[in-house]
Amino acid sequence: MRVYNTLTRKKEDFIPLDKNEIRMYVCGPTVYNYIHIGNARPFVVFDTMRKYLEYRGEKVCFVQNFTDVDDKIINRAREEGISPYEVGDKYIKAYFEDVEALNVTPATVHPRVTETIPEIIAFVEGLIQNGLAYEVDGDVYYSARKFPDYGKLSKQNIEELEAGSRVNVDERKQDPLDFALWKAQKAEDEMAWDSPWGRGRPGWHIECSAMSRKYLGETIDLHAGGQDLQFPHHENEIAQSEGYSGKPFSRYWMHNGYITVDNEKMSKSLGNFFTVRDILKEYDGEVLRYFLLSGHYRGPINFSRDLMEQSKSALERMKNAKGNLIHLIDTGSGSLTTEEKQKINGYGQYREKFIAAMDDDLNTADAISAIFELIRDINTDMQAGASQAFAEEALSLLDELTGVLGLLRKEKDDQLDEGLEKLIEERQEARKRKDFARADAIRDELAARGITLKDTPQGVQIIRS
RNA sequence: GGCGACAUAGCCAAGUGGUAAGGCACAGGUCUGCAAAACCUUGAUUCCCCGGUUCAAAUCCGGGUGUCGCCUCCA
Repeated sequence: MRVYNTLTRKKEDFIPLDKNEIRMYVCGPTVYNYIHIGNARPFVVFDTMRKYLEYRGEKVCFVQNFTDVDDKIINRAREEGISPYEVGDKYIKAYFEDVEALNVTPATVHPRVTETIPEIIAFVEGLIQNGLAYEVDGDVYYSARKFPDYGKLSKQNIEELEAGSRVNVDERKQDPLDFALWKAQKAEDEMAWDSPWGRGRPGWHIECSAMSRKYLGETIDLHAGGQDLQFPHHENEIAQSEGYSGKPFSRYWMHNGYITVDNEKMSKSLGNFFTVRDILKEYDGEVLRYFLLSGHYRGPINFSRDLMEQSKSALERMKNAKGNLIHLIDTGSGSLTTEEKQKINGYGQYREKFIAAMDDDLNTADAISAIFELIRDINTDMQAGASQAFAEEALSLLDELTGVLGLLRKEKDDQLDEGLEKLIEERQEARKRKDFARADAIRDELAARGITLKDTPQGVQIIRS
């Protein structure tokens, strides 16, 4: 697989350090609010990366943190009149609910900052010992300038950074570029822990360095997140982790593009965001997932209702193909004919195209097109009349490919209650005696209850929405 | 000021040297009691503009134009 590495700004062969296990870390949410679809993008994209690697037979250790210590959490706690810990618990729970709807597989480990404090303190102490950090009145800062590679990820020139700085410089910092590793407690209701520098809490960047190190070791294969984390967050992580261990931190860095609304970046600070929850009220999570995967992960993606509708229709086409296959399996019979065997073998080209696309820097858009080409072939071949075995084979391939993208997950196949079954039977009889008025009335009635009936040569197809 | 991304049909979107994938929408047709699904047909002489390199460029180089982002919390 080839991957665009932000470190080198080139596509490179993705070669894990340890052949037996790929170690990847994705920056998770700060849990002070429900996630919005901009947050969801990296979760879906890198979940797809993980699913694909596993599909290719790799073992993946996937770590995604929860930042449950932060100013915004403290503020939220004050607003909601609960403790910061309760805020964290509440939104972590919400995170899992939201992301489940998007068919994101839980990470191997979801560490929380509040559970990593001893490691963070040890990390900060190590940086001080290495002469890269200093303490001032209970705060600890990292001396960015002392880390020679500072700026290597974001390709920022250290002098220009300072020149362009718009931040109000904290007087106590030795240099405007320095960033906090540890913050002294300022108010009673702030989360705080004892440390060699007094009570306080960790800064933002150090958390990820410490959690990554704790679960994945000194050098990991892939670190990923949104493009806006490139600087300063990821740059600072590198400075911390490499300054501490003297070893390379992550071999590959991947950054997804952001989501825009009306061509402006969607963000909590601009207030132009849609939470995943809001979207889920109107659309199935898979529609959002499809939308997020319909373009290349590195490019920007503009969100609009219209595009969600387009995604919904496109996904509908996939679902129909699957539904039609299942219907044939339920109603058909027969084993593979020689001709069908050839067709199934021919479908292998779409698997190859799919893999080639995914291998090329996770080109999900191209991979999706391979699926649609497969669907066209399947539909055409099915229309000509096909055996049950053919449908089983075709469905198996379709499930294989859509599964990697986390689309078309298996639906619970719950039984219709008897009353409904009787109605459907009655409609069939009405149709036989050409009482179409009655037949259509029944169809309308069922439609109102979310059940669509399709009359096919193989009998009635029942679709629940 | 520094760093960077993007510009392909009505809309979305692949394609990064060899003659424009795929999806949505629209129209016509086939099938169907009707509907749905599905299939077939139709759409860019052309890839923001101007130069250049090349037998050959949407793809490479130079110069413009436009849009957006990072440099401050942000996915």
